[in-house]
Amino acid sequence: MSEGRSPQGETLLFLTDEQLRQGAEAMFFAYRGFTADPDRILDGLSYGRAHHRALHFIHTAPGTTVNNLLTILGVTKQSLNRVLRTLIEDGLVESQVGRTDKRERHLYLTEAGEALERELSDAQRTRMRAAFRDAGPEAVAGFRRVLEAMMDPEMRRQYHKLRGGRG
Amino acid sequence: MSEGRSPQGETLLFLTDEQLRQGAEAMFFAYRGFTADPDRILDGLSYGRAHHRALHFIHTAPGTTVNNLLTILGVTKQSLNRVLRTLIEDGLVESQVGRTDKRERHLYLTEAGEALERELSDAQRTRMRAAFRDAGPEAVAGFRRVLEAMMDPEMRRQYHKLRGGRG
DNA sequence: ATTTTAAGTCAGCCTTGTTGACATTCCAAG
DNA sequence: CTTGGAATGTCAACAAGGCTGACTTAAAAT
Repeated sequence: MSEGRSPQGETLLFLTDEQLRQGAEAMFFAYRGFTADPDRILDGLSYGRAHHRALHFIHTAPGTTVNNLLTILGVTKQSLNRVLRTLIEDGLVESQVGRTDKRERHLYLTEAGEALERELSDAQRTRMRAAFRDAGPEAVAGFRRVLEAMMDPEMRRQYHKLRGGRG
Repeated sequence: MSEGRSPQGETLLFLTDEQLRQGAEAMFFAYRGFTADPDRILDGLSYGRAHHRALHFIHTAPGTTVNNLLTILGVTKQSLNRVLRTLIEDGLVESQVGRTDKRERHLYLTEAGEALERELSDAQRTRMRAAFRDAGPEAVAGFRRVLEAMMDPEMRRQYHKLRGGRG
């Protein structure tokens, strides 16, 4: 792979293998920080990161179907079902049979579910808020632009779908 | 949590809970993309993401000790050992007894190890290169600033240590 | 001489992902 | 109305990759 001088000089320095490698390491270390705080809370309860993800996306898209959630989370229905079952048993998630299509189950957070989701997300957001504030608005815009460009097209579609109207 | 108008008006719009939530979702989806390509390669071999991480950091810091690698990866020695053992058995990693301190083992990639590391990292970098190019140099600078601010202080220290001289 | 440190190993457990097989329910097409 | 296919749920088995705890070996440090 190319090192150093390109025809454009310094303009593409951020595309050298070394810079890309640093970007990868930054993703690795930052993702650890990103999940650390909610993970600490979950450690006490009998839940894991998978439960947090389910709670997060049901909160974001209330009434979403199981299939929908599968696509977003990128796991098998068996994997999701294990998580979802405990959340329903524990009264954090409610599953309602669809009105128009009774095969579908629409998922909602109960009050208890909303409460736990808020606790986990607050922990995560506290760190992100500090990071965003430290880095500044322009850095945050760049951050999001790069992350979005890094997604699989299908996931980018899902991402935009979730934002719909919000952003 | 606060919504909308702050004393500073639009300046802090990127700190609303909604914006932070979107940032979290971006991290989630982007990390999936980030790992997808090397994961596909590893699927064929009898290795996993943990092997990739070990190869990556031994490549980055050749001669690193086991303890060092433990700190960087943030796993237990038992967990790392399982991965390291197979890599050594398969001739991808070499373990050399320390000269000054004979308790330590210094880790190096063999030629075969370098080859696999390159294959995996190339796959990962291809996506990152495209993302960086699409987003532009200023976005990349912001991307890295935010990720760095998101790390645990100890991990930020490790991150800078790895960069040492490079950046 | 004793304690501490680095590394390795064994055993067992948990979470969370995977396949494969199969039942149920229900929409929709023939 | 019957049948095919889709959406959901469930059972079983398995694997990767985390974890803890207990223990050994060798070498350094005190």
